[in-house]
Amino acid sequence: MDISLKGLRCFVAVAEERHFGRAADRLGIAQPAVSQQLQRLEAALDMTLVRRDGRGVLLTEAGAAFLPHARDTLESSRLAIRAGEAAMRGETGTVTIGLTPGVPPHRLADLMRQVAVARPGARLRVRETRIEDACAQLADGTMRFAVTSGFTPPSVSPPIEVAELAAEPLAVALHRDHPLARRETLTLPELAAERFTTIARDAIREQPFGLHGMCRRTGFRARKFAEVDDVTTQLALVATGLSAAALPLSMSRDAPADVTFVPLADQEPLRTMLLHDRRRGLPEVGDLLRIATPV
Amino acid sequence: MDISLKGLRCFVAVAEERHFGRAADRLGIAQPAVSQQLQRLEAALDMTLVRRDGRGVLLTEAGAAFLPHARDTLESSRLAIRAGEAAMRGETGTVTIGLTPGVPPHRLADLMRQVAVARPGARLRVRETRIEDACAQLADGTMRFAVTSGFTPPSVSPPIEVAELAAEPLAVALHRDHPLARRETLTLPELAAERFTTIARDAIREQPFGLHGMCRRTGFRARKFAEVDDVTTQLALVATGLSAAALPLSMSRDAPADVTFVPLADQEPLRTMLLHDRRRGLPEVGDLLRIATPV
DNA sequence: GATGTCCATAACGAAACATTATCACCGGCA
DNA sequence: TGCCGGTGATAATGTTTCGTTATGGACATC
Repeated sequence: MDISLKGLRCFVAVAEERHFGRAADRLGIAQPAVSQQLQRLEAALDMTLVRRDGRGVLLTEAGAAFLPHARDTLESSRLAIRAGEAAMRGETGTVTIGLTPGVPPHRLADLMRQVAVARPGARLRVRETRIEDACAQLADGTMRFAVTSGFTPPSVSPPIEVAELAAEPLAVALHRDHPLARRETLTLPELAAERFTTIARDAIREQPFGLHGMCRRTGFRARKFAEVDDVTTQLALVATGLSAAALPLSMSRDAPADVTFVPLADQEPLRTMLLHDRRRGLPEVGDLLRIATPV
Repeated sequence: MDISLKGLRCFVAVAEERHFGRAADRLGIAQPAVSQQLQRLEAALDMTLVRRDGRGVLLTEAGAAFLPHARDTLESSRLAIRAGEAAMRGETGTVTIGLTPGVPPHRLADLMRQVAVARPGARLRVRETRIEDACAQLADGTMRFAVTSGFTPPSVSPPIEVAELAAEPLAVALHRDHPLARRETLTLPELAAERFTTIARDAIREQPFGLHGMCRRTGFRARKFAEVDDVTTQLALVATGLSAAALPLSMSRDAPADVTFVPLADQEPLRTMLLHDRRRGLPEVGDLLRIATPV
């Protein structure tokens, strides 16, 4: 069997109440139903989430790791409903643009300026997604176009067109006072002692770019410092002086003063690409490409 | 009835295939089952998601708005399973720290430096959450402490302690060449003509801080430019010169050179707070508070 | 108007899910 | 030691969900 939202709701309630009976009260159902839902959930996952322990319950390691994501899933389902309701109320006409991490901000600014000029008054929504989701949304018309970063152009289904906008050096961000910060260039092996902060988003935004991809391609083993959710936080941790980060060079424009960027000599440039669905017109794309010519 | 993951899977398949039969094939079930699931889903939501249109299907407005979130929900459930499995394999010992948007990066850097010193070698995970989720995770021990920003201290249940770290001016970020960019201070009414870029995350991270909160408290109606997912993108759009953004003043340290910050004179300072669960020790908190004394 | 495609509906069996009643376990306590 | 209150699990049972196959009806194309 598969997991269900019902099961997740039960698990979250039990985890928070530390008590099957109270969880059942909160959910407005009888206690055995909670027991059964949790058993079904554990069976589906093939793991024990809570330790039944005479007096109340205790989360297992797996349960503790599962819990925040279970909450995320429930919250996400609520958001889905709200989004649908908002659309029903006629809140529409938003232009959605996809974005994967690693796109240099100033490059995005150039594009957005162009879009805003082409469609004055439109409400814009820039949505960070995995490349696969961007393609799916382009295909179903939910998204107008997407900007993505990676070493090699993503393979996309025929109707989606890929245009290269830029190719720029990948760099390592270090604290200003770091011994390696004055170097002109660096190579990965020289960074073996560093601890890296990466964008986690729990693999939602897994990309061929960044540390994971580099490690996979070069065999370099990066030590981890922290996982964070966005570039701003990533740079904040580099600013602690305790961590490094791999980022496109031009991100240095948006970094705190005490963070230095050193190009990675042994890495191929990061290519920024524009994806759009050829079937759906996108008259702006001509302009977009004109202003954003490859470096 | 409630919505189910099964229903969401069916809807996504139908939306992507634009065809009930192919969707059924992909899901490995019979076509009527797909029809029924979709009917149940639509009944639960009380909205029409797809228009059955003789030849194939077409998404409604509501369906198009619902679709990306449905995908998010499914992805999130997959992540939950992966997180549980990772914990089963013994990948543990991570220190999780909560963060709500609006916390000045350098303030976070100070804290993280302290944490890293106190627990050398620990894997750190900085997780952006809503304040409610942070409290829930503090309560169940999944999170060690959380840093949050807002005008008023959050109301939290007794065992969770709140300590104020800083109070700093709220500012509006404008392009360097904007007529108002040279002012010493600004007030909200002076910004009535601006279009703002806000952090959306589709209200996951809805906060009393930021535009929504300010508007609610002052009656100011902000015009919208775009909704984005993180501060980096937000600043990139301010750099287009077409949009403003409301941010804590010290975020200017991390902004591109062509973005100027002007303090908002009619807004109370944004307070940064540290939340932790008193029952669970947290010996570091003494140090944290010592180094991060209120400004 | 015959035909094919597509989705909806009907009918029905199996699995899921809820209920109430009861059991088994454990900790405290006289 | 043996009883007790409180915990979660289990049993028995009815309802709903959810899948199946078979069939119907709408709407294109030719």
